Amino acid sequence: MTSKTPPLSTTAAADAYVLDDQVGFLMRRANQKHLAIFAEGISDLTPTQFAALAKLCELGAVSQNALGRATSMDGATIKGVVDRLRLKDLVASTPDPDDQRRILLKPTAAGWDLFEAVAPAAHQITQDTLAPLNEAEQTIFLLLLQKLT
Amino acid sequence: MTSKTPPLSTTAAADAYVLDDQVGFLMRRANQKHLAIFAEGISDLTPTQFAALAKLCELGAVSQNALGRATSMDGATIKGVVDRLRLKDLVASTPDPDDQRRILLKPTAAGWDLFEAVAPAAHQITQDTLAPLNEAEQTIFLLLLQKLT
DNA sequence: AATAACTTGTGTGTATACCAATGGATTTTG
DNA sequence: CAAAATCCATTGGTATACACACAAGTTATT
Repeated sequence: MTSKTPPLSTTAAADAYVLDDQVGFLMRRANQKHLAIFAEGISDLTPTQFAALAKLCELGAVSQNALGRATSMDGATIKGVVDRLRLKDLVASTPDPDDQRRILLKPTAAGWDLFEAVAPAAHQITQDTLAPLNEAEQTIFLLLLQKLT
Repeated sequence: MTSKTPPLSTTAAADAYVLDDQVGFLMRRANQKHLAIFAEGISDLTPTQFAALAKLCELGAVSQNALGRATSMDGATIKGVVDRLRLKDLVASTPDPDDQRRILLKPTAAGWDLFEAVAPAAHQITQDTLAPLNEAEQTIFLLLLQKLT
C-alpha cells in the first residue's frame, strides 16, 4: 500500500489541478461512453461514417470538402471516411462538370436504405446517451453544448 | 443557389434525423473547439499526454495499466502515450519488485517541472473552453457532464 | 499443489483527426 | 488580361483510440 499522507511540499499549481474536474477530461469521458453506446446500437457504421452519410442524405449532392465542412471534418479526415463509405458502396462520386477540382458525392440506393434503416437506432442512441439526465437536464445540456461551439 | 423546397417524399426517419441536433455530433464539435484551445495554450504536450502526466503527478507511482484506468485510456492507448512521455524524458519507468508483470511509472524531475510550469495554462484552457457560458451555466454543464459518465 | 481465471504489457489492425505540403483549378485583384 | 489569392483533393506524418490476440506473471479455486 502506498502512503496516503499529504505531500509535505506541493506547489499551488499542482495542488489545485485535479484532472477529474477539467472540462476536457469530462468531455472525453462522456464522449467515450457515447461511442460505446453507438457501437452497441449500430455496428454497420462508425459514428463518423454515419454522420457523413446522414449529412449527405440531408444535403443531397455536395463536394467532398463541402461535406467535410458540414460535418466538421478536416479535408484529410473526410477523405478517409468517404473512401470507406465508397468501399461499402454507400456513397457514389462523380466529377463536378462545373468545377474540375470537385468530386460530387451522392448516397447510393444502398446508402439511402441503410441510413433509413438505422436512423431509428441512431435516435435511440441519442436517447440512451442522455438517459442519465431527466428531460429538463437534457434540454439544458444540449443548449449549453451548442453554446460552446 | 440550391432548391429550398421541401422534399416531395421523405421517410419519417430521414426527415426526423438532423445531425446537428444529435448529442454525439455536438460533443464532438465542443471537444474539437476545446482541443484547438488546448493546442493554442500548451504546445509542449498533447491534451492526452498532459492528462497522463498530471495524473501521474497526482498519484505518484503507479503501473502503466493503472495509469490508463485513472485516465480512462485503453491499455494500447496508454502505452503509446507513456512511450512518448518517456521519449521526452518526462516519465521514468522501473520494474515493480512486487509484481514482475508491472512497470512502475514516475514523473521525472523534468516531468514535475513541466507539469507545474504549464498547470496555470491548463487552468486557463479550462476557463477559455467554458468562456461562452456564464458562471451558473458552467457549474451546471460540468455537473451534467459528470452525470453522463 | 495443480488448474483455472485473471492481470499486465505488448503487438497488430482499423479508424478517426489534424497539420503541412503539393499540384491543379478557379476566383479575385490589380 | 495577368498575377495573386483561394479552393480542392490528395499525400505523408504524428497522435489518439479501441478491438483483438498473445505470452508471461499472479491470484483464485478446487
